[in-house]
Amino acid sequence: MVKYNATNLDNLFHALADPTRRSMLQALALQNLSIGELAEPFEMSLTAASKHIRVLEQAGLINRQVQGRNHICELNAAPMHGGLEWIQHYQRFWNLQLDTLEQLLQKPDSDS
Amino acid sequence: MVKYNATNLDNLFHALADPTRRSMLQALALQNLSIGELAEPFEMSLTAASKHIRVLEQAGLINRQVQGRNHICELNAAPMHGGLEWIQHYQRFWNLQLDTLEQLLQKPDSDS
DNA sequence: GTTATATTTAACCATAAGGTTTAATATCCG
DNA sequence: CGGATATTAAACCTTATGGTTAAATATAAC
Repeated sequence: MVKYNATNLDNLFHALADPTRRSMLQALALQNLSIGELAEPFEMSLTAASKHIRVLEQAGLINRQVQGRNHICELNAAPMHGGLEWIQHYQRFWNLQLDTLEQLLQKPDSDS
Repeated sequence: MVKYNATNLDNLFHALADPTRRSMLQALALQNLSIGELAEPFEMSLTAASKHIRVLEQAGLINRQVQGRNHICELNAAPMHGGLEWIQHYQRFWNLQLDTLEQLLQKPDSDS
């Protein structure tokens, strides 16, 4: 049973807060990739990319399968579920605000 | 027109990656609060809380309304929309995995 | 067995983050 | 005006983050 406690959300959102890491997840949404393949598109050292991958791994967003000298990374989106749910609690607020905006647009002179 | 570019997502997810800040947003979901009121529940200095509030503000999640010496903070959930959409692109992956799990549970001996 | 490939570890650096305390600023109130 | 209240700014500290290069480890391949 996976719990979505504060630490999980900390790790999840921290992992998602970096564009390199988000980009890596997008690549893994298409296919599994080795460390080297995952790192290749980025203009940074393999070591730096490897650290990003570890952050994703620690957030549970990547599973690693060692095949000889290759480490194959697989996307595990499950931890995002907690993040999605957390954000969804606020959805009514931006819907509300959009509603208010609509109202204003429908009677643009009511306040002037 | 608000764009959900990398920087916005960086700021959003970074803002959400801290439990104090998430807790502040939850408080603001109930009512608008001054800096002091927002800071009160946390065991840290006002200055520290004030810095967290600024991070939320820079992510666009809080609007500040200065009323005399009080600064009233209001939740602005709109920037979460981009984050929600980003995560939702991955929803099919954890749904897929749950489906796979269900299949495994339905025929638990098929692989042994 | 030696060499090439894939990845990690170690050591290091600069900057960001999260916290503190003390001082400054702005506003309200008597 | 002078004192209390609300908030920020400045200076500082410690640890985390994101990056580097060079060395170590493990496996593959000749």
